[in-house]
Amino acid sequence: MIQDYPFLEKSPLFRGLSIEEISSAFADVHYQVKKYSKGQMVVSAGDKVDRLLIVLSGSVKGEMIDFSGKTIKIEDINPPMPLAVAFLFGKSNTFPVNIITNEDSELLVIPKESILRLFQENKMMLLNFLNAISNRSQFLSQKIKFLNFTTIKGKIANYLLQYVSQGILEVVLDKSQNELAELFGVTRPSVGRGIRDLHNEGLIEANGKNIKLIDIQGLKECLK
Amino acid sequence: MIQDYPFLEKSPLFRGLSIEEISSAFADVHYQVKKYSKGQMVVSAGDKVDRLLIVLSGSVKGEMIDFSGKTIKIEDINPPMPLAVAFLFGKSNTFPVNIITNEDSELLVIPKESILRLFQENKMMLLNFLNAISNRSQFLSQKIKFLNFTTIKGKIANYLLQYVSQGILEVVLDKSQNELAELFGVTRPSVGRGIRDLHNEGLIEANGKNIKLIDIQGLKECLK
DNA sequence: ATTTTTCTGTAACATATGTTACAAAGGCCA
DNA sequence: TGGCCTTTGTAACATATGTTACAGAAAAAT
Repeated sequence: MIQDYPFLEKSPLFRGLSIEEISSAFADVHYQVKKYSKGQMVVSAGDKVDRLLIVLSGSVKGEMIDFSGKTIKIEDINPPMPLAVAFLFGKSNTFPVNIITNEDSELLVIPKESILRLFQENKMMLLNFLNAISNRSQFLSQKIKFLNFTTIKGKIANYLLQYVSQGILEVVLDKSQNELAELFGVTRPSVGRGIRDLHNEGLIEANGKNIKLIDIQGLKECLK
Repeated sequence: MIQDYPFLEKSPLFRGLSIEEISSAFADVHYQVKKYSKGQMVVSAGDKVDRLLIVLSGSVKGEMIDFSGKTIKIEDINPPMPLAVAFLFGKSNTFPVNIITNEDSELLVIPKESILRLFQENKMMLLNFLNAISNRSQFLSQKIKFLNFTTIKGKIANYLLQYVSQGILEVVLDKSQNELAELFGVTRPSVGRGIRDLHNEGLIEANGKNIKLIDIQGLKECLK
C-alpha cells in the first residue's frame, strides 16, 4: 500500500527516508488509506485529533468558523503534506478548523499510538516530526510579527529587504499582489497602493513584477 | 545540582516526573547552570539555537529587533519555563529575539545532543516536549485569529463571550484597558471606544470594570 | 487567433484605528 | 486629610486601510 505513494518521500514527515524504509516502518503499524469525494467534510472543527492525516492525492482546505457561524478559508493543503500536526499533541486536542476536500482525495490516516510506535522505531521520523511542528511555530511567529508590527508599506519593505540580504537589488517578484495581500493579511488594492507609494517616494522603482531597490536605508525606515 | 531546583517538576518539560526522576535522567547527560546578572544579554538574535535554556531563577525577557534597529519587548519568561522551544528544531535554528535578564537570573543550559538522549531514555520528556511545542503553536494560532480576523469590537466581544461560555453574564473585568489593549495589539483609547460603542449599541451595559452582557446574539454578530 | 481568465493600476469614498490631549475618578500612601 | 499615581472617559483630528469599481495588460485556455 505505502509503496503506491512514492512521493511520500517528499513529505516533511518522511524526509531523508526512502520509500522502502517508510514502507517497512509501517509494516507492523496500523494505518488506513481513506477516499473522500469532492466537497466532503473530512473533519469537523472540534473533532478529537487522535490521528495524523496526510494528504495522498487531491487536495483539501482548512476552514475556520467563528462564533457567528461564518467560515473563512485558512489554507489549502496538498500532497504529501500532513494536517494539523500542532494539534496531535498539546493542550487542545481538537481540530481548530473544518477540513473539506477541494476535489476527490485520498488521505493516509495514522492513529496516534501508531505514530508513537513509529517514533520509537525510527528516530528520523521523530526528528522530522519535531521539525514539522517547529516549522509551523516559526511560520506562525513570523506571521504574527508581520501582522502586528508594521504597516503595509513596512510589510512590503520587509519583504523586499529579504532580497537585499541575499545581495539582490533588482527583484522579480515571485508572488502576485493577491498572494502578497494574503500573506500580509491585507487587501489587494492596498498592496498595490503600498508599492506605488514606495515608488513615488523614490525608495523603489516598480514596474509590474520588476522592482529595483533604490533607497535601502529608506526602506528600513519604513519598518517604523 | 538538579535537586536544588525542585520546582522543575512544574516545568512543562518535566511535568509528570518527580524531581528524583528528573535528576536521575540528567545523571549521565551534559548540562550547566549559568548565572547572569541583571540586564545582561543571554542570547543575541541570530545566535545558533543548539541548546535548550530553562529559566531557573530571576526572569528574562525576549526583545525583537527589526531591520531599523528598534527593539520591541515580546514577552517575559519566568521560572521554570523554557526558552525558544520552537527553534531548537525546525528550519531556522537561530534565536529570533534577544534574550536579556530582567534581574539576576540562573539558567539551565542543556545541549541539543543531551536533549535527544533525554528523549531516548525518557519517553515522558519527549511527550512533554512535543506538548510544549504544540501548545506554542496553538497559542500562536489563536493569537493570529485574534489579530487578523476581527475588529476591535470583535476582539472585545470575543473576550466577553468567553465568560458567557462559563455562564457568567455580569462580568468584572480582571484586566485594565491598558492590558486589554496590549493583548489585542491596539491602543488604549481604542479599547475604551470599543466598549463605549458596544454600550451605546445596547449590547452591553458597561460601568468601569463592571459589564453586564445584554445582547449575546448581538455580541456574536460583532465577530463579523 | 480568439476567447477567457487572471493580474495590475488606479480612483473615490467610507470607516476603523491611531494620536494626542485633558479632565475626572479611583487607589495608594504618608 | 492631602497629594500622588494609575485608570478611565472622551474629544478632535490625522491617517491607514478597506470597499467597490472599472479598465487595460498579461497570461492561460480553447
